[in-house]
Amino acid sequence: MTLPHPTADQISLPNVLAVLGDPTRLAIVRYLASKEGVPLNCSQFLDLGSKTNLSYHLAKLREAGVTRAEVVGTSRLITLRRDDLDARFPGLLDSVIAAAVDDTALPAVGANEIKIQA
Amino acid sequence: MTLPHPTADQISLPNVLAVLGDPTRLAIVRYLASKEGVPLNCSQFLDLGSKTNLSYHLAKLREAGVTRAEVVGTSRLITLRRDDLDARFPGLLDSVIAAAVDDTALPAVGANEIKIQA
DNA sequence: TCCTTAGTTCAAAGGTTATTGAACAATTGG
DNA sequence: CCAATTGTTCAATAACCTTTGAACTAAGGA
Repeated sequence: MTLPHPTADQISLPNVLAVLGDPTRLAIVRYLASKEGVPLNCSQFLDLGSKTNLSYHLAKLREAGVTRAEVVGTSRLITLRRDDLDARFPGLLDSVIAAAVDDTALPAVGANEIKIQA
Repeated sequence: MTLPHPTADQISLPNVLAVLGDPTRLAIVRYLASKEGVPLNCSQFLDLGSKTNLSYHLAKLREAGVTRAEVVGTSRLITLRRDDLDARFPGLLDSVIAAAVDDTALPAVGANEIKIQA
């Protein structure tokens, strides 16, 4: 019940760049980076699209080697593959995330958050 | 007789990443970086594809703000927009180029070079 | 002027991508 | 067992991407 991931040396630079070159996926990565260490499940990202669409984008990120997904119950806990990416492409992830943080045009995760009544 | 370029603040991160996520274009950028300071014309890249195809990819790079093209006679002198990219996305171009240099799967410019007879 | 060189534009083909809704599977809780 | 929760798979669609050859423009040299 484990999902397919590329090994570190199967991660391809053009593929990683292409996968990050989509606003929805870049927003996912930015959010993962902002919560680094906390594994997130797919439902956290429903702000960014339908369930089906999220499944599609998360599979792209995983298949490119950008994220790792661990199956736990009915959930998939998703984390950034920071170690592998840093080893393969030093500095790349950091500069992409730093630039993404400043990108106001990217869709935001948590934009439709339930407001706690005061 | 000048070609359209985005201004520095019109350069979009997802768009730059998407444009760099193509092996042909990444090979172009890698070669431009290896000859930085030397403006190159399109014919230098004919190893990577047909004239028509190169025109297409070079337009993509220019329209994304990755390169600048200056019209000189019948040539277009192409350079990396390093200052604008560094200002907008610090460290990104350097890490992409460093990773691209190590990427043996990328097509090589100059692979069909005319050998000087000994 | 005529020819060559350097690139672009166009239309077409074939492939890939993003998005959707409906149907499905699998785990968890009552 | 039944129902709710999580997420995947499928088929369809519309849009976009890459590549091609033929035709074109524009500048430079003989």
